[in-house]
Amino acid sequence: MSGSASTEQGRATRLRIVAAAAGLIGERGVAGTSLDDVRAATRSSKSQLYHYFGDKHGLVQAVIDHQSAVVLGAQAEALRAVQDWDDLERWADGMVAATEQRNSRGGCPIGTLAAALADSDERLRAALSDAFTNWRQEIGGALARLRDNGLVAPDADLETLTTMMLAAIQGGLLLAKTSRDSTLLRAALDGAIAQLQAHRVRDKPRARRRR
Amino acid sequence: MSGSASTEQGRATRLRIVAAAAGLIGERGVAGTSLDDVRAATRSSKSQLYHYFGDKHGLVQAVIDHQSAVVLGAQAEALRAVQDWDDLERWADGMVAATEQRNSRGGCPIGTLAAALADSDERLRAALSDAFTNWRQEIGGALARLRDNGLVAPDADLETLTTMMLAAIQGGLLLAKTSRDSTLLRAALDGAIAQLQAHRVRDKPRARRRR
DNA sequence: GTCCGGCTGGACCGTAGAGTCCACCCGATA
DNA sequence: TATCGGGTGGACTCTACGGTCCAGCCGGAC
Repeated sequence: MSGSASTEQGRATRLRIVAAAAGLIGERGVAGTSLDDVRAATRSSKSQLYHYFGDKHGLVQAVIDHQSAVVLGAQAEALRAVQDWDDLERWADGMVAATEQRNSRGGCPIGTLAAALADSDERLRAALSDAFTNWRQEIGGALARLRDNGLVAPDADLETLTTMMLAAIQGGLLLAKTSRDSTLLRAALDGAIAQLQAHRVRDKPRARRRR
Repeated sequence: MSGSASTEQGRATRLRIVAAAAGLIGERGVAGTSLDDVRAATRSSKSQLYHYFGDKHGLVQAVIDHQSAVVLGAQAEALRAVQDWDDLERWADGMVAATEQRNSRGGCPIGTLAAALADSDERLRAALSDAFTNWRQEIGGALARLRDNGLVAPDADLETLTTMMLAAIQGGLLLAKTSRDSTLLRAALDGAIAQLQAHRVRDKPRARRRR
């Protein structure tokens, strides 16, 4: 959309700036991160920032795109591996472990940006909404796989369960980072998974119609 | 803690400022709200702001206290009325209705502040963490009442269920405000309540050992 | 009445931080 | 080798905003 970069070197510079800006914004917030901070952290100049992003708004937009790609990429990969209940647990464990590694700080980059920007900028809000929608799609895919594998009842409302799952992630991460206590995320995820397992299919393998 | 107000008039002024600041911060965020904005919105002067709050940090602290009192007050009242499943539904309906009334904007004041401030200011983080803890206590009380009323199995892990409930609220509100779609909150709450009902006690009133 | 102290108005200051400008570098293409 | 244009450095401007200061108001106590 915005942000020229026609040279290989240009693309590299642009990426370097976006990645660093994403890091800074992640720990200090959008308003708490000045363009001079970004400039200093990337050994770049004002003119580069304006060359690639037009203005601060453009930089934030680029950061959102970047974080969406990073988070969704990681989630898509982790969720693609989910075939049974243990896999789902492992996926949840992964998120808790990642949170603990950061001492429960930071929360979800997308969630934090959404909380701050959704009510103040329509374009950015839409981008973040898309990110969440894609994320739900990924989760929904994994749940559908569990259903197709005969682990979840076919009549379970996957749509609702998917939304609850993502809400549990976001809410859990928020509680965890506010109280610096990852067990709150753990509890939220455990609860959501338990709810999914309420739709568990009786374990007697009644028919194995998958090759 | 901070903020003198020894006169009746003084307390009124202070409250007027805090309430207006809470409103502004709620829609524009902390960083997006300048002291001049607050001053203009309350027909007050710079010196009043500094007289009552010391500095901007103090004002934000006061806003957090205020919002905590407002939200927790409302939640405590609504939750106190919960005696059975229908009451619980009504409580959830109330939150969804409130969200719809605001066109899914704003989200939870406490949650939004937490997302923005938890990683940048330790004192404020602690205050927000306390607010969430109190909120969990309120929810936990309602769930315990359901259990005592013989609606929820005595061996249900209320601690975890409570945390999941609040995470569903926070995550649901975040998704709703980001996508401007209150059905996402609805789904998150429905999921959480369904999970609670998975611990439902068989309806045959086996023994009524409550006077 | 007069004195005190909480309260108020608003001019003023310093600066951080967004955004502009222009001269220059340097690789690619002809 | 001349030219072009993307890319870069960094000084500069402007203003919004946090914070300071002080003179004056006003109601209650004595």
